[in-house]
Amino acid sequence: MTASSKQVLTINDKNSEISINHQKLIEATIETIAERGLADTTISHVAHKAKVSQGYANFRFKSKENLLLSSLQFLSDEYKKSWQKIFEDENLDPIDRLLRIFENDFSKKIANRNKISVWVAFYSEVKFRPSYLSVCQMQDEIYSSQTKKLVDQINKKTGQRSLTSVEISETYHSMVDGLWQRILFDPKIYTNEFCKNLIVKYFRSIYPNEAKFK
Amino acid sequence: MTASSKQVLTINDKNSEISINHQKLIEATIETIAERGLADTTISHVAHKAKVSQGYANFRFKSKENLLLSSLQFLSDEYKKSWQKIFEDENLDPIDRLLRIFENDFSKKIANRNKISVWVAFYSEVKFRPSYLSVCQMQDEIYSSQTKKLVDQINKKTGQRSLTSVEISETYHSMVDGLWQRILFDPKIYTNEFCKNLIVKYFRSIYPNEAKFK
DNA sequence: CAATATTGAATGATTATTCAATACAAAACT
DNA sequence: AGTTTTGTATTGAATAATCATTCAATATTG
Repeated sequence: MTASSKQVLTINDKNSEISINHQKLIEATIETIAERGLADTTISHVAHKAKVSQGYANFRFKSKENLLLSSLQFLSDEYKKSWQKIFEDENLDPIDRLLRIFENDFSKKIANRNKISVWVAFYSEVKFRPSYLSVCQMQDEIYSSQTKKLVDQINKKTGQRSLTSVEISETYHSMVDGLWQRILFDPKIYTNEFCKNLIVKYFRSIYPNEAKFK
Repeated sequence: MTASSKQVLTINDKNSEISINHQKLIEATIETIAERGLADTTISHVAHKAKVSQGYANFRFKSKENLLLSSLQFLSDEYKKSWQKIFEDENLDPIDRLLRIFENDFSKKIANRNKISVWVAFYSEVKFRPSYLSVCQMQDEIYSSQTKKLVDQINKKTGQRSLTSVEISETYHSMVDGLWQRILFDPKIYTNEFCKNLIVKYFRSIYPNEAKFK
């Protein structure tokens, strides 16, 4: 979670997109949003957490807006990489792939309180900031269409006929969004295991003959 | 949606909890949040929309914080009344009651973009504002426990055994939260009818022999 | 000694909040 | 009926606090 704090090697921007301070600031932004909420996240708080000066934080990212956007981008990329790997893994049969997909969606790395706080904070503003929207939207569409295709394969294989692949995949996405939100609110009931269990049972009720959902 | 705009009769606070301006300001707050987002909602915007002076808006509610809280309270009460009526209706058998519950959750009055925007905005801050939390939490618990009881009855009646009432009702709530969020993002796909349809199909897969879910 | 990285104090914009001044309505008094 | 008085409702300009942003000065590195 924490980047190495000593700046032994300072990587220049011209050589590498990501310098140590760049990453430190993004992580500090995510933690600050998780601790104080987006409304209460100031450059000063973030800079303090990242142990750089306020002026530097602004200088480094040109604007607060841009720092926030970069942090969202970072989360978004991290998430995307995690599911892309699963879709690209040729060795998985459809059902295993689906299992892996929702294991990933409720893994500690993805579905923890810090990161969900940040997602929820940005989601609530997405409607009003075109720049946030463009970070999320494309991703979301790819993820949706991939999931739909996957469900199609499973439907074919199992002979499931009462629900379309769009219905199943959109229900799945809605459940994930809703469950993430509830992890935040009511973490006593909504542990990651509890959520995964709900998802398995959902698929079990749709594909009652699939042994892997037992 | 709009209160009568002429202030022909001015009701005093001492006589009636809710004066015209009070309600006008709450409605203006909700609309402003829906239009500009919570982060961009200033007293000045709200006052302008409610056609009162900025100073008055603040005076009337003592603080911006209090105005926001009152608006959340208003939405919360409105929602609560709508589902309470359904739970209290003695003439409904369990399945009909459940049908009514989710019809209500996706009715135009409850699940429209204005109101969902406001819910999402507040949800994202709830974790950091104890006052917001206390407005939502109690409600949520009552709604949850009522739903759970209802599902229990249906499970008994139908002999459904593979899922517990907690699992079904929590899945339902998560789906509603998630679907509301998606109505906001992707209103082309996620119409109220589409959402209701997904919910019906969810229940159909759990209670396959219940004719009312066909 | 450059050249670059980083600081931190000053600036300016935004915005909640306050409050003296004014408008308004109803009651009291010619 | 019209005028004055009184109490309340509402205004809008002034205040003060918070923050993003800037930038000249300083530190660090090579």
